[in-house]
Amino acid sequence: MNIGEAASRSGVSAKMIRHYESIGLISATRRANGYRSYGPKDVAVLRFIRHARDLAFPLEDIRKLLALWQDRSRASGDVKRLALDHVAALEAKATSLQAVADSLRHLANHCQGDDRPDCPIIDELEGKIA
Amino acid sequence: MNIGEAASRSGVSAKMIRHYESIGLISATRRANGYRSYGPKDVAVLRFIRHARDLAFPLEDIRKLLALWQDRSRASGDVKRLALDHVAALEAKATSLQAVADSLRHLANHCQGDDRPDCPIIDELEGKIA
DNA sequence: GTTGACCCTCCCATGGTGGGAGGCCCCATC
DNA sequence: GATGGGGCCTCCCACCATGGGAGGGTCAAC
Repeated sequence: MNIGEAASRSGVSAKMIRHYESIGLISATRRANGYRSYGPKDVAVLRFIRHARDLAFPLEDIRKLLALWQDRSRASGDVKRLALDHVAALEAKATSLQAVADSLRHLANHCQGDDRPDCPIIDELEGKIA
Repeated sequence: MNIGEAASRSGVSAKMIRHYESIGLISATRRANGYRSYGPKDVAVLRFIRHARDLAFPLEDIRKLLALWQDRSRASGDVKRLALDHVAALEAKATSLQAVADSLRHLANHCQGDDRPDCPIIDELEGKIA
């Protein structure tokens, strides 16, 4: 099948399929006319990638996950370690964003939010407080 | 003062100061030799920007915040609205990241993590389950 | 008068994705 | 057999914010 059909079957855009090929994450055979040609296995790989992206794995992790997937003698411990490292990174980012949101919400709670100019948010940014 | 001193006094890198100027967020006067010249007010502006960045405001929001800051007749409601919108965006992202982390952690909890290849994480990515 | 620290501009990279231009290919329909 | 439309190709640009570095000018101190 051509790239368009592989895209719609896998849920990965044609644009991204070409990009993944350009960074060596996947490969494709070419027809005589230069068109990329894909089979069911390629679609399975693309779906794997999409699911991993849904779990926010960075592409470099996905590269390793693909290798582990295709390694019949893999140790599940390697997969788990990769996953837990990623979970830790996600949680660190989530926690950090939430902390920032909390402190800004705290500031906003003390802002009247009316027509007057006085505003603790501006004061904080200005450095009057912090 | 030159850009280097403005950078160290404000906590904004010289690189970023030049960038902020290039996108029209700030401006700078030039000396005869072409060097940018900054005064205390400029440093205050840079600090304002840095504090806003610490609160993860995007630069386009900061552009508006700077205008509000310098508008003596501003309505604090405008500032508050901007801030609360931003808080909502931050919380949405934090929640989404945490949700992804949770589901991946759940998968990892069911993975033995030993030397055997069987791994529910890989199964999920492969689409065997989902 | 040289050295070293600072400044200048311009380009490139990150990470993942989308948009679009310009051009080729293939099939169907007239 | 010609034409039209949709799909495919490559290559460049954009986002967002930041950092790195090359190649070259400037200034101060020694």
